[in-house]
Amino acid sequence: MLFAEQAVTSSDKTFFQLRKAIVEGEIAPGTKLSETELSTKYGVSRAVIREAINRLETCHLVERKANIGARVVSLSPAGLIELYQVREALEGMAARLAAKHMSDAEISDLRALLNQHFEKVQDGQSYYQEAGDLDFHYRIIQGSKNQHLIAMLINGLYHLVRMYRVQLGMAGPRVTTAFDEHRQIVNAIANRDGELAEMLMRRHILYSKNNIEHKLLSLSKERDKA
Amino acid sequence: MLFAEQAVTSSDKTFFQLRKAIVEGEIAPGTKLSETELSTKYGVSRAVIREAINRLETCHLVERKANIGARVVSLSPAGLIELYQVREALEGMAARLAAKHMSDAEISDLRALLNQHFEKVQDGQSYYQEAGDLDFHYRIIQGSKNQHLIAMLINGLYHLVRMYRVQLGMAGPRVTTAFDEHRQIVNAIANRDGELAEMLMRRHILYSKNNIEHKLLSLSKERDKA
DNA sequence: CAAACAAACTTTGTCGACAATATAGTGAGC
DNA sequence: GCTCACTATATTGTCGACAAAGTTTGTTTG
Repeated sequence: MLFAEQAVTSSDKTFFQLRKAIVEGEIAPGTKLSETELSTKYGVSRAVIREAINRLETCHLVERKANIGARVVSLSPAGLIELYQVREALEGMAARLAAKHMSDAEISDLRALLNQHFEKVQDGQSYYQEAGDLDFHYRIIQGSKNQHLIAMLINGLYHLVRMYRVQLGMAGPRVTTAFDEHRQIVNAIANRDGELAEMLMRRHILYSKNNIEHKLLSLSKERDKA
Repeated sequence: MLFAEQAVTSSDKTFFQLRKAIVEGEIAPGTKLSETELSTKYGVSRAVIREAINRLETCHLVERKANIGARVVSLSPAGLIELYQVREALEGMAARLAAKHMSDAEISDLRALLNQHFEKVQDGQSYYQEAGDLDFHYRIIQGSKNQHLIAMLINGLYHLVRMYRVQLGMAGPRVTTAFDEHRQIVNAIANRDGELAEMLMRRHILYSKNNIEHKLLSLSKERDKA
């Protein structure tokens, strides 16, 4: 991955493993995270499990209560909407700042990335939604050069968004249209038009929200039938 | 305090103590936080200190590096600007959502709070900037009813803002004008005019940023002279 | 039979000790 | 005199055990 986080300590490794397991649904939403159980399962002491759980909590992937324990967050339509509302504001802002602060080199790199994605999409690889889209957003977030913004989005919301997507099985009819949106955003950034970049990004995320919301709705309808 | 956080565990207590010490400058920015030292100082084990430090890290009040340790964040003009940029976006959004989601009762409560503040300001109590302003923002953030937004602002940015204010010795010539701004914001919310509420809030924070930035600048000028 | 109390059990919170890593200091070699 | 390597020291990371709080189960009582 491009912006690699590398595990130096044992807690890091356990944290990454747990995060992956949660995001990818291996550990279901709402599951209680037992410290002793996890410590035997991952072959580490409870201390590192506790540390990992703490970090999962700061990602908003689990909720902890004193003397009771931690549970994986449960997803809900309301939660999704709240999440995307915040994302819209923050990533819109990121796009605006990126138009101001990204270097020409970074922008042309971003363009190159987009072209790569385009080829892969044409090859019919569903790769796009998985890593590509995320890389794109990653780069713009980083391009904002605002540390608070970066921390909030990357450490905070980002993995939660992934979790929703994975859990709802987003493969994506939106792939091609999303691609065009990405291209427009890059153009706006290249033109140093922050206002437009923000607006396009907000709209992009709004569409994305509508799309995923629709999926969520049809899923719940199926559930009602059964 | 209104939205009281209460310490149930020993880590909670230590966390609150440390946070207070950092925000109020008792522990200077940039200071290394030695686990052993703190554990003897506060009379608790290193485990609870570690937990407390972890939580300080999620508040962005300290920065931790693996195998090296934690330091209190250092303040800088650039950091301040980044912080207020994010605040502007998020609290602006909070105001817009508050106009939509706050109940009539909550709004009249907020008005009452504002009147209280007004009386205290007239009495010449500098109380305002300290708790009052914060309570006001607190309530609007809570009024947004967006859990992600609330978590980010209250657990994340909020105490950092306080830290900047305290460190810069903000007593506030802006008190009275800020008060008017607050009143206008409440009016917009009461009228259920989200757009206006957002705009007024953004502007309020922008002014606040300019004010504090100016202070920061004159401080650094004094430092250059000496 | 339901509700409330009590005891056993499970789980989290806290502790002190040991292991691994970084830092500082010292000496040898060039 | 400077640099590099090695040692010594201090600090963080990890561990298993104990304490405290919560949960469950079983019993007793109205």
